[in-house]
Amino acid sequence: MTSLDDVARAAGVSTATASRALSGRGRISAATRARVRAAAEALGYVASATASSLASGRAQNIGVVVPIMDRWFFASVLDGIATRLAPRGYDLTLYNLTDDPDQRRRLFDTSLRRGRVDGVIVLSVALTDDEIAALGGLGRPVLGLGVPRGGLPALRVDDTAVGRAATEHLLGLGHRRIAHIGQSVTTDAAGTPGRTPDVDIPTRRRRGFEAAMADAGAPAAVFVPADFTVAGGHDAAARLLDGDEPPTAIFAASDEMAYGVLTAARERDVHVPRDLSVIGVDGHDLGGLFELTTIDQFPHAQGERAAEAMLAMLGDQAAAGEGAAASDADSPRRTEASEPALPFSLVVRGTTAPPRG
Amino acid sequence: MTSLDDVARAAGVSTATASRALSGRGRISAATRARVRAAAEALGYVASATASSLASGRAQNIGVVVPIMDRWFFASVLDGIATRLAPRGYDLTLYNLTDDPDQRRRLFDTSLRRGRVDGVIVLSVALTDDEIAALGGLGRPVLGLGVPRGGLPALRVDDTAVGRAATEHLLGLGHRRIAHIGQSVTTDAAGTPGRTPDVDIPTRRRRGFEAAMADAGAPAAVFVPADFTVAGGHDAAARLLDGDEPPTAIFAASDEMAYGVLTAARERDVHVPRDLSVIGVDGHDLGGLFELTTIDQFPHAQGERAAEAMLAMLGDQAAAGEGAAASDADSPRRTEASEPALPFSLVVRGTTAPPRG
DNA sequence: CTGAAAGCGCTTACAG
DNA sequence: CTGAAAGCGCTTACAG
Repeated sequence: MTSLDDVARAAGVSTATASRALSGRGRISAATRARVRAAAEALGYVASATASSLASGRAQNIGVVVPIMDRWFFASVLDGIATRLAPRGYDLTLYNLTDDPDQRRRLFDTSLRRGRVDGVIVLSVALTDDEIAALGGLGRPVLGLGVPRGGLPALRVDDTAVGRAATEHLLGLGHRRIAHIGQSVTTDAAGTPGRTPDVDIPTRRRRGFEAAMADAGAPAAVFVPADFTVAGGHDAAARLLDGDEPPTAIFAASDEMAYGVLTAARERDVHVPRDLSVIGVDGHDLGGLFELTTIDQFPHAQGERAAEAMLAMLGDQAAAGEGAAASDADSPRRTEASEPALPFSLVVRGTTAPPRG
Repeated sequence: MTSLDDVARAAGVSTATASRALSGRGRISAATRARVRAAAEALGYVASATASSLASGRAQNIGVVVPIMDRWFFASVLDGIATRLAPRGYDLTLYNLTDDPDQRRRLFDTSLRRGRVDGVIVLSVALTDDEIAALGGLGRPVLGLGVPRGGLPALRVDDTAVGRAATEHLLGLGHRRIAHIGQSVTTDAAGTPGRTPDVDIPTRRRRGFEAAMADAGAPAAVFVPADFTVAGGHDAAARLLDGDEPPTAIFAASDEMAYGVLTAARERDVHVPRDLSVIGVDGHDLGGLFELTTIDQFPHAQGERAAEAMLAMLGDQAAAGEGAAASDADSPRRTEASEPALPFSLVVRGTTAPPRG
């Protein structure tokens, strides 16, 4: 491995000058810079990330905490983040958040604290208060995406509005007997019971559903708790469809749950959308295949936005260190955590239609 | 941030001793070790990864090169890798391989060479010779998974056997007019034309298909090139079904392509499996929803295996450095790159049946 | 088993 | 604009 000293020697300058020429920090004459860069190029020099990090305190690396990364939604967000980080020269290290308490503790108490990352983006629906506190104690920018509100600067879609939009689409078609399949939130992903109500995504979608139903004077809104999976959606729909008064429309809290609903309907020869309308949430990439009506929340774009926001937070931090020039209140680069809610959009396809009769 | 010096001071030992006590390297009295660990615990000490890496040369970090991470298959492999790395204390940094030549060059010539990773796992179907050479020049273990053969130690399934197994399942049901939808390989993912034939996955699956057809004395095997996507499968199937002699069975080179085939069939009122049998490859998580018959290749397990193999390669390297005690030939930890092929398994569901009549 | 010292390869005040 | 020097926070021969 050729080192910076090799480059400096080849260019006939000191190591310090070589460093400045290559990094662009500090004043350097154009001639010297060119000479050093040529030498670096000729020698195939690449700066050691660890040495550079240790000396500068900048890791040029963002940590991303993800639960279940083989779920399309998270993979898509991840891809969005990576898309924006790479061109800025930042690496992305992945931290998988499982349900295993020991593993979680190790993640928050050790892995994230090893100084390997400049900031952390957390994509998780369920964190304990201790975990949020641990993130705060990192002394680095932390940004949530899709995390419960409170405790963490975060980017989020207005999930109450999402629930309302989905429900109003069905109401607008003339449905009255509408059921919502969502996640029961008496326990979180880690099995920790008793989270504050009304703060997380499933709960907010449900609130939006209930509010829309109430506003429309529709009969008691039916809610069925289920896992956020195809199987969860399937089983919940089966119960509904086999019940006394099956709904004419189902609002599933995710597209994958909606796929399960479609399967349950097919098994029972309940025709969609003639006998049953179905709407999901996410904008899953296979939604077109199923002709699924959904609320797209653009996960890839969410990832891109999160990456941009993180980069801005790091920039702010750097700027703050540089002096008082940039006043925080008016700075265009100020933390985007207080940004307007992320966009979502109703995509009407073939699984929703007016009820029969 | 509390440093190792703080811990050493608190425990009343030298920094060197504190380091040994915490890392477990070198001989330490049990009493000293306990004292140091207690101090570290009390102070909430976590070693700086960058300092440790710089001093030891071990990054405790594996780089994973992935194309399109929001494709289920890759996300699943990635999850498998992460699953095995975390408990061993290794971080995982993600390198996204796009089709942009500049970005690719930067990845191989710079990012991967910054000394941030101890080894690299490459999940990609298409690398140029230059890129393979760059990986070789890293001076660190590199392991391919699903990469073309040659040039890189790699774990792989026997894709010729996969193609054969899928085809033989259809032949066994009595089909003779079978079409295969796969990827044309005159150009690779980067648009680089002219790769060596017979080395990559799509080509090998196709060879298996052709061999099985020939062995069975079946008429000229029909091959239709397409993208490895739902849309690709759909369009290719549309052409086949609208042709003069539509096949009675289609073997799609991926489950997502098979979904496209199913859609094309449905659009034409071609009933599956009565009028058309369909088989895919992968073991996609939504396969059950479509009742899709497939060749499962257990991507999550592939990721786990790849991680284990990489860890073994790193272990070997360390062992080699320790002396001649472990002879390479008999070592149980020797590189697993030459391991038996990865397993796959036929999963028969509802989309395949004997042809009519 | 333990400690003093050098070193990993950069970056960055501090002088000039 | 450039250089000498200290330092980032660990690890690891080398002695003892």
